Amino acid sequence: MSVTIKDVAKLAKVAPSTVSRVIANNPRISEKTKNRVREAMESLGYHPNYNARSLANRSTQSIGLVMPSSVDKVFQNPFFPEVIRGISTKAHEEDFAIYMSTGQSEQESLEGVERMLHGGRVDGVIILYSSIDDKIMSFLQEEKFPFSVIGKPYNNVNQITHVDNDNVQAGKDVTDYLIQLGHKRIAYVCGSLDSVVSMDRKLGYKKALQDANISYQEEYILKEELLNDGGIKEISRLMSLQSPPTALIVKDDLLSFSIMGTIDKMGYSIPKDLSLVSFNNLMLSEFTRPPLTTVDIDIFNLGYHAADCLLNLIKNPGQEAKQVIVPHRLVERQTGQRI
Amino acid sequence: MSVTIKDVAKLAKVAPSTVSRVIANNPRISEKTKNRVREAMESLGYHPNYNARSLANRSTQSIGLVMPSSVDKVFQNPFFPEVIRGISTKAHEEDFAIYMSTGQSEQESLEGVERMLHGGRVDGVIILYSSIDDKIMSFLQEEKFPFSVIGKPYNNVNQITHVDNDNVQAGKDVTDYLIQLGHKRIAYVCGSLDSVVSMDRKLGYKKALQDANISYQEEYILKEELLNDGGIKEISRLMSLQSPPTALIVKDDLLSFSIMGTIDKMGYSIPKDLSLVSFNNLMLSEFTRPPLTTVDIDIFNLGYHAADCLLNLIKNPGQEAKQVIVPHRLVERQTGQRI
DNA sequence: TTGTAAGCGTTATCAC
DNA sequence: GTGATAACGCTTACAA
Repeated sequence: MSVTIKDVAKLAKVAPSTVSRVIANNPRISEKTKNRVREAMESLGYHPNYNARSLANRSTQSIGLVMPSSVDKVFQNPFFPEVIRGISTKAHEEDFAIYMSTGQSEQESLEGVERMLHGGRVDGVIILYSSIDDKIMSFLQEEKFPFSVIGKPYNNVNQITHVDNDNVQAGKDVTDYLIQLGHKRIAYVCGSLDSVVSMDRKLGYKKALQDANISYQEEYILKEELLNDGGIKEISRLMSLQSPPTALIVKDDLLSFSIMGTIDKMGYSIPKDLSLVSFNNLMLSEFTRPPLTTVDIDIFNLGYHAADCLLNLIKNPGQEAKQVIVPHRLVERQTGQRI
Repeated sequence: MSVTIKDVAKLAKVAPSTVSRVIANNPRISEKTKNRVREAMESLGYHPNYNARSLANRSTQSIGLVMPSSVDKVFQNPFFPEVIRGISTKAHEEDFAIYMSTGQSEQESLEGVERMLHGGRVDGVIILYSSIDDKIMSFLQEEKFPFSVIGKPYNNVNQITHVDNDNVQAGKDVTDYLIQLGHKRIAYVCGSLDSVVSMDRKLGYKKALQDANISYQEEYILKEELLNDGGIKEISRLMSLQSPPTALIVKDDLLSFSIMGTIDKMGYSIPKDLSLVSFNNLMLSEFTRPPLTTVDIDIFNLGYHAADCLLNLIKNPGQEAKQVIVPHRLVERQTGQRI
């Protein structure tokens, strides 16, 4: 079997408890014995067993990640690798390990989280999305289990630790940008109906219109759900309106890519016939033709701070919920044009 | 504290060991007591503690994922979410949990794996990439720890369980395809130098050329590493050759996106001036203009089978290494054109 | 068919 | 400063 604390103790001629204290770098152990023990650990190739430690400790030094239930292709979204990169950078700094949980349905995901939590596999959880009426979030709240959310929770915003962009402002910013370019008929492509991010941006969109005395038109609102086939149907509806829009705000770059394809197929040209601005600034957005004007939401830091908040919560239980806003910035490229 | 096996035992008026047996669904326990115990578990909201179980069991019911060390933007590649979706689908079926490990460098990654392994956090590991001289792979072999690889290992191919496409064939297929469209001057954009996948495809490329009596030209080979700035320099070198290529084979769709952007910027048109075929068939590849002709490598199943193989290895230790080939298929869209 | 008790590798609480 | 010893929650011989 593998080498344990007892083997080390024997070799260093000390008690197991002493070895444990050396591992924890307990200041009450003399440097001399510390060195002796460390040599023994080294020469035996000792590695602490995390399970035993967790059991004795009631802490796991790991956090769990909850992905959206991946019924669909959402999962091919490069947003996730990037946000995970942020999380794991922070986790690594503090020597925390990362558990993942996915499921084909919300129910399956919930069960996964229940197992992680009750099974004592993790000390806390990060939810990588935020949607209305999320069961997992309610569950974690009920259990008073440490968690943080990427995006803004729908309810109890102030009681839940989360990190988000100022999406209302971001929505307003892009709309203002288009207005300032001379656009008055601006359409908006929502994300899925129950995404809070998307709702916030829409709020900003409305606000900008209002400030500019442009009336909000329901017919200018497209829903992502209706865009399965590349959205030809919805977009042609849009373009054949009496007064078709001159600009489009799109929920995220990924969706923009497909919409740009469709628009092209339909014989329209971006940005000549239609300006387009969206969100996320994926690496690829630089390489579309024309390159995408988009809001950089700093995905990496969304992840990094979510991990940071969670680790704080874990280390100082009973702490108040905290909210972090990660700054966004409009990256001007070529899909938005003066009218 | 949370409810343990003893609490359940007390309530059901049995011994803790009996409860344990009920959990394991031991056939030697009478249905009657099983039911009584199950009721008790239910009413107390019992969940088994995985750490305790692992400790007693010396098995963790979890597997670890090793990502490439994410120095760069590689991480925004949608390949990874998709492959993870495959893995986690299989893992879920067998009630295994998933651990992740990343690092900023190969050294950091290796340390992460060492901790996972020696710390007893996982029963096995999947390596999500395959590169020449990988230290992590050697480490796992030395330790005789169960692992599987996505992609083909560079050394000891037959001793290592892995799942891959037939990349030589895939490379040959796309080249044949272009040749059959009338192309004779076909350039090839390698992936990073130490990727085995890329080497295999290049082999297929060479083979196809040979079969068609076309001579292999070193000047037609581009290296991804040189393409940081979108590759303008390398591509203009290519296009200003005495006899510039009429077709381009590109390592993966992601890279194709950026190359298509560059080529467009330079005033050339795809596929009129240059045909382009690549690999991966990302969701997005359907939406580029023109839509990408590319090889679908079935990323999901690459992940799914890697997990399957690993779980087999874990359950039947000492089993022989196994190799799985996931079929690929050329998806003909519009970037490859008859000359 | 079920109970008893030892053990998995740690940490924590007392002693000294 | 360091050493015994009892947890932590579970599994698994071995008994009964």
